[in-house]
Amino acid sequence: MTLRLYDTATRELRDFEPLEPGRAGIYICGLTTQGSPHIGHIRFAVAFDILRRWLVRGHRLDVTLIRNVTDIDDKILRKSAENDRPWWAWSYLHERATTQALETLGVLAPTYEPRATGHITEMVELIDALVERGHAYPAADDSSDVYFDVRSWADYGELTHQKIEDMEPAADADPRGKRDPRDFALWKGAKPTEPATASWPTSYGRGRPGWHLECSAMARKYLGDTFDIHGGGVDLRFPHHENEQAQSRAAGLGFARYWLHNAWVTLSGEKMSKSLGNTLTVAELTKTTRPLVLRYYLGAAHYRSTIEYGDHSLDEAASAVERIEGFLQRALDLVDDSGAVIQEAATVAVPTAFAAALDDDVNVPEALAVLFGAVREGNRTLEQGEGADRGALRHTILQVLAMTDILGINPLDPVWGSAGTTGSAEQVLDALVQDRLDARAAARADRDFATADAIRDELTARGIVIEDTPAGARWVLDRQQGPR
RNA sequence: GGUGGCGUGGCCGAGAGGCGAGGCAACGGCCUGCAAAGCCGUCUACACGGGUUCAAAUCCCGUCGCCACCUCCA
Repeated sequence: MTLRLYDTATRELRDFEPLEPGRAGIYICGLTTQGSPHIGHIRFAVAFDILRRWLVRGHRLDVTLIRNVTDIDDKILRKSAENDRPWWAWSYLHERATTQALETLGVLAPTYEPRATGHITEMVELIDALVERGHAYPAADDSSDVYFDVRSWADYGELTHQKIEDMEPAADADPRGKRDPRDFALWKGAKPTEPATASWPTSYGRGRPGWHLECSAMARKYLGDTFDIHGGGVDLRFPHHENEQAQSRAAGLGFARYWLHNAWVTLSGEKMSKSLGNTLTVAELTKTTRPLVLRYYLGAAHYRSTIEYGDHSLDEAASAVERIEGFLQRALDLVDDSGAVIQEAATVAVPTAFAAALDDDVNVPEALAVLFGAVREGNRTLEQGEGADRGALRHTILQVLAMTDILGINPLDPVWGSAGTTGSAEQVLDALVQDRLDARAAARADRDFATADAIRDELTARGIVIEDTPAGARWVLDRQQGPR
């Protein structure tokens, strides 16, 4: 089984062969902390979370996932000033909000999450190396800026297949100090208008890092001079990733071996972005949508496809999730050792078709088709009621749990709160509902359907859905009515 | 100007020369006292125009439409 990944740099599917057998280093960037996270950011994190889970579970790799925090940049300085807050407080506030949103959606914590401001020394080392090798120079004016010299690096543009001549010039610094308008800042000299806390002393003068440099420095520190996978959103290809690669390779490092880029969440066909103001935040959506459903929605499409968010998107996702949950609940009720089954699922092998789908550039839609195939098969087994083949059912449960685990949508996962487990409040509720169900069963036995239906209607009105099964009635909370 | 992506059934969304992905919705049937859930079935689609081929949603050429990046961006 070979994993194939679409490498943006070569524009083709490539067999994934880790640099070191048994290990994989992944660097993903983009979680800026200038504002609250929206579902576009989360989609990015979910996409790489699935890849990571697959590398660990499907390929037995020891994955080191580094997810950086760019905690200082132009926009953080600007927005914090506008809001009359220290830049570091502004950044940290949003870093925590982002972390919370990711945890809510079951995204596994990275191995480490370094902050740009904690790696100034490493960045300066990189600048020194670049200046020494003739690929960077201090600005001709006395700004203390240091620029990367794009003309000195013949491969500049290779990641995005562009020629320097065709590019529009950079506008992030005073062009007077630049040799070429496309040169980009490695180091930005401190300006009198900026807070004194937002600069660090170097031999080039006081200043702060340019946008791209922190990723080169931190990827090197935690993953090595050469590492396996670098990921991010498509908008980061240029200039961010192009510049990262140029500065790292010009400094003599191998840098990323595979480049993966995820597509957008769009709203009415437009990219969701902070600048357009059409964002949907996790905090807002989870008021009415269960995190599991949101996670399913964001992970269900292929990571390189744009997903269009519509009014019914989450309702559809909720129905799909409930299909999986419904099967698991009914099936686990029927096997004697449900606890053992759940334990066993953590190590069981997934169907080969499922593995093949994920090995094909993490084709989640195809993997979901396999998952739903198993759910249908399991439901067919359940149709037989008490006479159902318990062994076959047990097998199907194991498969469904294993597959949902890898996709990060296992309904029994403790991250989704009380779902699947039985909290004390739910136990109390169950006792109360069970009383009503017993009364209804008695009425039905007397063929007093008016009373039976009245009880059902009463429960339905309170958000409890009744399902009659060969083994008796069971109840679930109405996901559509309450929080989905 | 340069670079890249997209257009698939009622909706979402895979696939990439031949074999009906899957989900959601709708409709019919089974089950049910009636429901719910589930199962079985129905709706057989690939922007448009050419071309290649025994065979094209898939390859080629052209056209139309939409979107993204080109130093703020998941």
